[in-house]
Amino acid sequence: MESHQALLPSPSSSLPSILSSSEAFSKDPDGLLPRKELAVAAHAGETPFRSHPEASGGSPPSQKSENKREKKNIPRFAFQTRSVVDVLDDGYRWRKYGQKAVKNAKFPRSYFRCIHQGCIVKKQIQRLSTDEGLVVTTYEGVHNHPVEKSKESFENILSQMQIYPSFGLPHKDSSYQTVSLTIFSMLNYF
DNA sequence: CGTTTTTGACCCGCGC
DNA sequence: GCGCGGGTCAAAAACG
Repeated sequence: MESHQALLPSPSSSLPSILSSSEAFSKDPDGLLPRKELAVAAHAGETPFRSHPEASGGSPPSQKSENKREKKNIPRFAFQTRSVVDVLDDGYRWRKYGQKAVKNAKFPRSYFRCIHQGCIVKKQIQRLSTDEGLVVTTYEGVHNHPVEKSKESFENILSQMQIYPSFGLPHKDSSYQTVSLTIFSMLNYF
């Protein structure tokens, strides 16, 4: 396939907003992101995610067992943007290592790993079925090296983000700290 | 010809 | 214990 330039589609119409709390994540229509993270949504007015109870075929979020990632304390965060291309150019070099059809989702989810040796950062990309114009990008981990390509494109994205205080998440919660740190390091990445 | 993508198999946690 | 859903591996194909 050809390499598109990943540019921001409609700059003015999409005002990203961050939401957080575990709630926000377990409820999205496509069953996208696991619990306990931050999401950044490219929506203007509305509060993204975080609404009705179990949307999909059903697992009531049980607080009991945390998954691997949470135990390992690997920070994650996600944002969605309006884009015709799935993969945004964020300045890093990625290798795709998988693609999977997700249960109630119209579009497959793609898995990428950072090329740089020793860097364990991954990201997932999925287009929403509820709004085909929206692409959700989920990052896992923090790069321990500078960007390897141009960072203009991603700075464009970042400049549009608006960070909101977390909803229900207590500030003493460690995961909140981690998440904040991640966002911070993203905003100030090399 | 080296590198990346594709794609089904495999693996693993979790709920029933 | 088994099946399902989601994440990863790896061989082969595709790419430049």
